[in-house]
Amino acid sequence: MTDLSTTQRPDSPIEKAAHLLRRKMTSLGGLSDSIIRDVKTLACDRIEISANRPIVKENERCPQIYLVEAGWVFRSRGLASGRRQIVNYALPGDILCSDSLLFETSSFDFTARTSVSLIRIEAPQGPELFERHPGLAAAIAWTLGQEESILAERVVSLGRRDSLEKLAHALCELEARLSAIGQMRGRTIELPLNQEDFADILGISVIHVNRTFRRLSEEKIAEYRKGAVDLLDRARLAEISAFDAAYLHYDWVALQR
Amino acid sequence: MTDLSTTQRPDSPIEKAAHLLRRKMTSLGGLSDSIIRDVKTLACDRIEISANRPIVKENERCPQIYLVEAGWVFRSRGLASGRRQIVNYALPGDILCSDSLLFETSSFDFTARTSVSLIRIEAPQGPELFERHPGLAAAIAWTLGQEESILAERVVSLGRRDSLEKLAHALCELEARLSAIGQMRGRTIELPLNQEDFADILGISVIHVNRTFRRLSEEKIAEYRKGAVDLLDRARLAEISAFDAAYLHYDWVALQR
DNA sequence: CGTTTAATTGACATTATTCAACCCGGGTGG
DNA sequence: CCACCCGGGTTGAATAATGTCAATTAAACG
Repeated sequence: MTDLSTTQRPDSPIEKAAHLLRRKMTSLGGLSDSIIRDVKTLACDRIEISANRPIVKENERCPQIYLVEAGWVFRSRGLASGRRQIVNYALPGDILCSDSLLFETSSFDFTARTSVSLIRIEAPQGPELFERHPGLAAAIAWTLGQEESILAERVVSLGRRDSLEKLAHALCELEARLSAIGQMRGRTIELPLNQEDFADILGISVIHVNRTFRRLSEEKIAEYRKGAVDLLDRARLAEISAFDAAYLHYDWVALQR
Repeated sequence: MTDLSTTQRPDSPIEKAAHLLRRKMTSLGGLSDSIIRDVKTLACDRIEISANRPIVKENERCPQIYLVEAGWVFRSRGLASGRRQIVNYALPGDILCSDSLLFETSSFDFTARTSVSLIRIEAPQGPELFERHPGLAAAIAWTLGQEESILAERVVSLGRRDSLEKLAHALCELEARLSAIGQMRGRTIELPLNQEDFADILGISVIHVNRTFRRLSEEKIAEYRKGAVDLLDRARLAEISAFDAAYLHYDWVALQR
């Protein structure tokens, strides 16, 4: 852990992460300063977690929230008979455990997929949060809203799209989310996901992931390789999955283009 | 529409709905009064919507939120080729469009499944909401958190449970949510869902819903009939689906038992 | 009554899973 | 330097789960 109270240079990690967070939240424009201020005041330390380590386990208490500074985090649930479902993944600029100030425990596991650095934010729970830190409260509410929206879209994918549509949709989402934080290089998505991770995100078997990637590759739409996916034909990807980025609520994305 | 400003008797509909809402939110105990006060102050009118009518359509603006007083509301997405996925359903005491004060538009349809009465709440968007109405802000954040958690659980169901487990889990959830608002009579769930609705919630075909109900009925676990499902063996249902109500965050449910 | 809507059933097609084998590149230790 | 091993990744064949189509029944309603 690194004590942050003394390291608040203008481009300190916390400052950068806070701005990454704020950048997504244009619809709360008027609270921007308040958000940054709350984050800076309440951030207490920095935590480094190495790859494939648990961050919070199911039913464990976690009375604080984290702002992801770097790395990929999975939120998942393990079922009997070895099944696993990855519910969501958090990227830099995302808030982790955003519901932990509202509820006692989380019913999911949080795991570091890569090595991860987190900024720990210690805020009061319940009433005080809303009365004394409207900026942070807004950031949490916004994050919950966006997460909720992403999950709703994932429910649609898992419920009513076939494997090709699921994969195409997931790739479009990855591209959009990584673009939003400036982590896309050209048409290549760099990601720490192997095919088993894809399987557990899409709710299909590893082998089927492989076959589905092959279909995409045969049609020169996208190509999987270790640590990356090349998007050869984004238009087709979006078409296959009827992708519409509206659910991510990056209002500024629309403006940017 | 009924004007509410004059009809604030102690047991007025709005008062009852607000208490239903607050009752779920024990973890925000200290804000209880504030929540009720905000709801009462900001509630502007009451809307009645008849069965199978849209309330808000995809991509439509909706700059207010609603508190459900009576009836069932579906939040769903229609896909090409006639597919539909019901993402979630709202019951009395639930907040509708809880993200509409954060985002411009919703990317889902809201439809009244039964005739529905809603209390319309007109609150400021963005900054003002958090600075001037912490009670309502907390209620919204709490609702978003609970919804998010319910959706996460649904992702697990859709991704990694087979049809029997999916149905069993859905029935357990229905029982828990209806109990929470005092709408369970004995072991019977009264609901306005036909088998097609179940199909669109579970992400399977109507016919398969039928077959799955038959399996449950053959084993004397649950029985579907028009407008209701009888739970003959709740223990088995919970066992089949590994149901754990923690994700609903009705902390008081645990205490009550 | 006839008409409509939902539920039910069987036969068959499709999709996805499981199992088993094999490949391939990157360590690791002899 | 090579043999081995290991964690993915890839492939095919057999199987199971679920979907589609088509026809039938049942209940609900004017």
